[in-house]
Amino acid sequence: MLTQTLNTQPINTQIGGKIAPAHPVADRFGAIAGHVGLVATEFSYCKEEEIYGEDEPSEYVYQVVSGAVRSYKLLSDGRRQIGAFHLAGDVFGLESGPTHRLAAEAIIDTTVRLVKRASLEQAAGADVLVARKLWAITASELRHAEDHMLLLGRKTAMERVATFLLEMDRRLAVAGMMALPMCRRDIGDYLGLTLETVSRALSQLQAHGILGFSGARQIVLRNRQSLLDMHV
Amino acid sequence: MLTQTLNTQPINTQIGGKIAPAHPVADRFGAIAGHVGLVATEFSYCKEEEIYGEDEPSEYVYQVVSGAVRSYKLLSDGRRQIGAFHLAGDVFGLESGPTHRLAAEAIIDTTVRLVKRASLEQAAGADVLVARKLWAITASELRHAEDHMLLLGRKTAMERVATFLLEMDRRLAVAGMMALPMCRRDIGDYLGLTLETVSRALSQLQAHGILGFSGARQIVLRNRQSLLDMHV
DNA sequence: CGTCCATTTGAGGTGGATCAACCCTAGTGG
DNA sequence: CCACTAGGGTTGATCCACCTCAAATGGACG
Repeated sequence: MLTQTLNTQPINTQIGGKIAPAHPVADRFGAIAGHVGLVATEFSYCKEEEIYGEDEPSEYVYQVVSGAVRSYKLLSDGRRQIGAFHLAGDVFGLESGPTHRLAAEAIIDTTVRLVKRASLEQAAGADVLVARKLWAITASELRHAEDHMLLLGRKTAMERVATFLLEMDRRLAVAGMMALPMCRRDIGDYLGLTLETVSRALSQLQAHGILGFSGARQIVLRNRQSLLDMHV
Repeated sequence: MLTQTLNTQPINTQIGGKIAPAHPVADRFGAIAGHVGLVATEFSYCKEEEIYGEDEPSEYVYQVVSGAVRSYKLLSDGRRQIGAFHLAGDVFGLESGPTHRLAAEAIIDTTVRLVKRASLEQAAGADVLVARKLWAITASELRHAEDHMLLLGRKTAMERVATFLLEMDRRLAVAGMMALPMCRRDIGDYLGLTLETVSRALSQLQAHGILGFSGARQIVLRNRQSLLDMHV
């Protein structure tokens, strides 16, 4: 159902009525195998554009250059669980098996580097260090998923939001401020909550002086310790 | 805090007042690297015995020979999230990084095969097929974790229990019947529910003729289709 | 300046948690 | 062989954290 999207990816093409310009640049896919010198292609996705679908054959591996991506699963009635957000520098879409286990969409306009999965497999077959790196990437995703299962299964709404804020602070804060790329609904679907519950928790943290807003998605943490206290 | 347990593992020793007999058998760790001929040791754990703790250095990789194991994380106040049950044939405790990310305990008396992690790493360095197999094992755990995040974040209590029953039916049913090794509390901590909610859901399924009990832990599924209908 | 969508806030409902008996069964010992 | 016990499991009653539905507010952008 989704293979045509993949086929069109490395080509400058029109998708969903919006121009998605390709910037084919011979580039080394540093985070995966810098020393191997694999050729990577740069490619851009518009806000809300699908990168690949759930259960689609995994033909490429991606690295975020700029922007943000959400990986998610859907239930048949539309309930959504976002498993991870991918930010600048993150590798995503790497599979050991034949298909993507989650769908991926650009949250905002996003540029990625991509390499063919087959060429990575080949490099891994020739160089055990590459194989080790691929394993390490998957293991790192597993670690995140294990932490997130604890959050989804056992933490309260406020604890989930505190954990989320600390994660985002660690991953995208610059000069003590973070600019969230995702909306409240995305945060809710990541944390297993509704967007209203996320909003209420954030308001409550602001009321306690634990964080400050400058625009709904610009957040400054003013008291990380109190967030740390509630997130475990 | 937990390293002493590891040190005593491959030795016939007394743990927690109970004799845990070791059966040192030169054995090939088939599921991981049958063609490499790594020497594995057999070892047994009593019911409720800890195999390793969270954040403990990962010195061994395990395969369940018989019995059942739970892997879990704890919050500081005792809330527990079981990330996976490991049944006969399953490999567990494999880490790409230096430490175990979840603790592991025997649910019932359990025998495992174990190999030193270092020897596996060595085999993986020499044989790219072994490296590929280790990656595949971690990827398989990730797949399970991703499915479980969807369950924990977005499914109702009844949907969770239905999913659990289908998983256990697939993994341990013999002659159409499954003998659950774990108690209701374990099931609840796996599904992000209380033991009471699990019990009520099972009773309701029995009342609808979807399953039958012969003892609280002996279950026969009488209508898998209706479980399939609710689990997505 | 107006429109649109994201976000916030309010009011009320509910699914699952909590608290509390009670029951069942396997194991123990007389 | 049976009474007793202890731990797991079931069921009931009530509570509450979060969801749902609704409306107001705000900010970005044409």
